[in-house]
This record gives sequence, structure tokens and C-alpha cells, in this order.
Amino acid sequence: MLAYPFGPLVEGTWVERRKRFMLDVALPDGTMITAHCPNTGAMTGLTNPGARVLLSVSDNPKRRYRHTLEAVEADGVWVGANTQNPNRVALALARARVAPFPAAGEIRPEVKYGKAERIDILVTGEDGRRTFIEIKNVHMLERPGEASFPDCVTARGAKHLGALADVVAAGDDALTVFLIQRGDCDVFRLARHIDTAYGEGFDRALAAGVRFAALRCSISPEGIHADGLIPILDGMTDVQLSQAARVAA
DNA sequence: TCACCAAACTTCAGATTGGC
DNA sequence: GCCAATCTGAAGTTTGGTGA
Repeated sequence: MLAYPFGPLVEGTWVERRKRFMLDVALPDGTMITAHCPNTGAMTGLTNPGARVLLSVSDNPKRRYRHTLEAVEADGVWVGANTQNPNRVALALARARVAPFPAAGEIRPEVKYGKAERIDILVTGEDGRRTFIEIKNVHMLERPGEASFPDCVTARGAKHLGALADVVAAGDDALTVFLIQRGDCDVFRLARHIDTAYGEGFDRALAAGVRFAALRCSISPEGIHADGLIPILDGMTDVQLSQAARVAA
């Protein structure tokens, strides 16, 4: 299903990522522009000068740069580069009651909890039971057909896993969705060699009862299409079976 | 209803601190 | 004094919350 339509896009060529939020792009007519890069991560595998990019255009007069990077072509497919889109896609799918999101309940995005934490989506069932849902953006392909996360050390990500484990300990449900913004993968694997602390946090969260799911999305100039869940392979824990059983439940 | 503010995202560069 | 480790601020945009 088309979970998030892009609207009109402009195609260009990646020239240089000058600063974290600024990307120089060459338009087809040779014009050089600076676009906003809404991805503050390392963008491993995507920072390829000469690669085709898709840009959305904003009419907001307050913006310094009218264009926003939406996708980069890598390995022959479009890869979503806007880290704000996964949350939008997840919210749309949650409202459509698509697995792995709860089949019923009140949906609220960006909900504060604890002292200073903020969860991406909170679903409250009619019985009052809450499901805290954290969305993680995935774009890296370490091996053909195998998506991986994280692409760099993410202390914040490990912190989120600990917070979700606390949520489960308090009697609520917690779900982490690895939303993969590329269609050329069949499995998801945790990149423990990149961030061992995140891997350890993953193990603790899994043992505590946090559920995990990997959701593959295909990117096209029309928008982001939700393909469905793919297996999480891990080698240390049989996450795939665990995930399948829990999602089915 | 509108305007304003804070928080979130992540990493780098520069400043600061501690140890030798 | 030097080096390494740690801390802090900044970068642009979006979105939700709050107050007028």
C-alpha cells in the first residue's frame, strides 16, 4: 500500500554534503542548488557524489532552502533519506491497523512519558493497556538482500531500548519497528559489529519482553510503499520466530 | 486562531578536564 | 606542557504544546 505520497518531486544529482543539513545538488539543467538534508546520521552508503536524488519542494517562505532531500539512488534502487518520513509512514500504517501495529486502540504520535522521554507512537486500548512504539529508520544494506541497523554508534538508540524495557517492566507493551526505506532486501540483521552497546541493549530489551519487527518499504517517485514484514535474523537469538509468534498474537 | 517556544533528530568541532 | 578523553554547543526543519 502507498503509505506516504511524496507529491511533486524534482530529480537531481548528488554533488556534495557540505554540512549536516546542507546538500549541494545539480539539477538536470545544470543549475546548482542547496537542499535541506533532513538526515543528520552518517547516511552510510548513500553519500555518493553523482548519485541521483529526489527532492521535494516547499512553498514555506520561512525556509532557507526550498528543496528537501527525500531519496537517493543506491545499488539501482531508490533509498529513503528523509528520517522524518518513517514516523509519518508508521503513523499512517498504525491508523490503518496494519501489522505489526495494534489492531485497535487510540493512536497518539510523539507522546511524552517518564521524565524527558518521547515515544514515537502510543496506542491505548479500550482496556487501558498501552503499547509504546519506537520507529527506527533503516537504509543501510551491508550484504545483498540484507538490511542492517544501526549504521553508526547510536547512544540514543540504546537509551531508547532501555526505556522500552522499563515500559514493559511497568506492565505496558513495547514495540520497536525497524522501518526499512528500500525495497531490495529480504531480511533484517542487527549490525552488532558497528554498535556493540546497541546489540547488548537489544538483547536486554528482547529478554525483558520488548517486541521487534522489521517492516520493508519500497521507495518510488510516487511515495513510500509498505511491502510488509520481513524476518529479523540475529544468530544469537531466534528473533525471527519470536517476532513472528508475537506479531501473530 | 495565531504566534512563539521547546524538543527531537545525530555528528562534528571546539573547549574543557584529567592524567602523565 | 602535551596528549587523550570527555563535554558542550551548533546546525535546519518539523511538530506538538502553550499562552495570548
